Amino acid sequence: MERLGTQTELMSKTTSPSKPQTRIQKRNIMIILDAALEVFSTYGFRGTTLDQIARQAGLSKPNVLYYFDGKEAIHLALLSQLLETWLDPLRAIDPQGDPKTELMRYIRHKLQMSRDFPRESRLFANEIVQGAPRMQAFLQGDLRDLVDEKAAVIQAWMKDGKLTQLDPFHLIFSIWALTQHYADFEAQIRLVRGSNITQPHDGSEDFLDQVFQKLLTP
Amino acid sequence: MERLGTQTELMSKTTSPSKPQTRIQKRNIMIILDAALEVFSTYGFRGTTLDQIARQAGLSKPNVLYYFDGKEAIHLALLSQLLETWLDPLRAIDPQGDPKTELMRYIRHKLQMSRDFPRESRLFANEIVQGAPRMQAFLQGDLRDLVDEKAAVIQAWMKDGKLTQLDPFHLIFSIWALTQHYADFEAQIRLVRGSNITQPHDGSEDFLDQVFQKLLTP
DNA sequence: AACACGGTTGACCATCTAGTCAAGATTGTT
DNA sequence: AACAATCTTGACTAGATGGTCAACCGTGTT
Repeated sequence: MERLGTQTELMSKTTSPSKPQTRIQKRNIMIILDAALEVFSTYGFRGTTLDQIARQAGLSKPNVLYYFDGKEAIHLALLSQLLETWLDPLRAIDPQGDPKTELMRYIRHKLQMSRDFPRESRLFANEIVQGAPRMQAFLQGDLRDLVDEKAAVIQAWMKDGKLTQLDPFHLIFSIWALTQHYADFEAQIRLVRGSNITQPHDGSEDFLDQVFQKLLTP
Repeated sequence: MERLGTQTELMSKTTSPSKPQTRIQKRNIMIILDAALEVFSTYGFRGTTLDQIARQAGLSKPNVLYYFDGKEAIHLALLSQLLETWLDPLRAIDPQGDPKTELMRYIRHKLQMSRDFPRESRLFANEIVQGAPRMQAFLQGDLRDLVDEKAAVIQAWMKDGKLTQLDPFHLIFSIWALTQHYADFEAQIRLVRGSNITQPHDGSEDFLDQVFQKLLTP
């Protein structure tokens, strides 16, 4: 009897399908998610309190809980929202395109995301550094399949002599490491460079361009 | 009367100078720090509880607090212990040595540290991702000075045509990013590679060797 | 053996935090 | 205007957590 749709009444909260959302709902859910992203990305999951999120959102705590089933649910909403867009740049690598062009585009795209969405990047980083307890399924599912697929593409390109022979998995990891570093370790860069620099990202695009251009050219 | 040595009785706790440590003290402090490193590096500062540390150490909570003034003090002890060794590899870069040899040695050293001390690396990463609240002084002090100094050395090497012309700061950051990635994002690598791999570090040394050899050669 | 000091702990406390609830305010619809 | 649905919140609870304390145990020294 209670087999299907066990959380019918929660439909309007965290679950995505069929949402007859009010204007107010739409607005407040956005406000809460934005506030939560700000706080979660700075303090991690356990380091974040509902009061912090509520304060940042300019709402009362019970009001936040009116829209989400709990702290975990907010975090989950942010994460799944993020994961959708996270795969896109990698997915966009075209096996038919020019190898170096495709990879350079991917790198630039990744760097841009780390520049434009540093909070999302740090939310991700916080999760991974702490063992990815809430992302296992994603990492060994969708992401893994996609990485395997694109690694094969890159491998083929290399065999054709169009790119330097490298381990394609390590190449992908190195792209992740180098691009995300500017968002995830922004505090370090900012403090180490001090007043010599305004934006931690300054010069990063030129640098990565130079690095991978040189690296990938056989 | 109580002016000097306000914390005479605490001498044996967190403060470093003059410690007439007992065997038991030495042993338990080590046990606690090791346990705390394990927990802090996995759950971050706020995500860690004293009970967790105590359990991991096999001691009671009051007993842990007998040796350290509190959670913060344990964390601080770990951090300052870490920072001492963190600078060494960079410091070891010899301006008189062969440029490429020196840098390759630094890279290998850094990678080795990320392989041998992943918990320390993640402790560091946790702090930085969350804005480095407890490391500002170190980052904009000792580390910054050292980075400035070595960047100048590298710059000079490049001007002499002994290395590819690159932004030396970004070069240093890229070394950090690539080496630490294997420790800090180990969970990601492990899950994405799945059973294809036993150690996330597999092949990383060869890969980085290849990358920087190619990158640095003019 | 007996003493002093170092080491250990169960029980406890104050505070913080996720989450509840019932009552009240606001909004949209007729 | 009046009604119902949505929205908001002050006051509260249960449990977790950092930290304390007084009493007790163990060890080395004389």
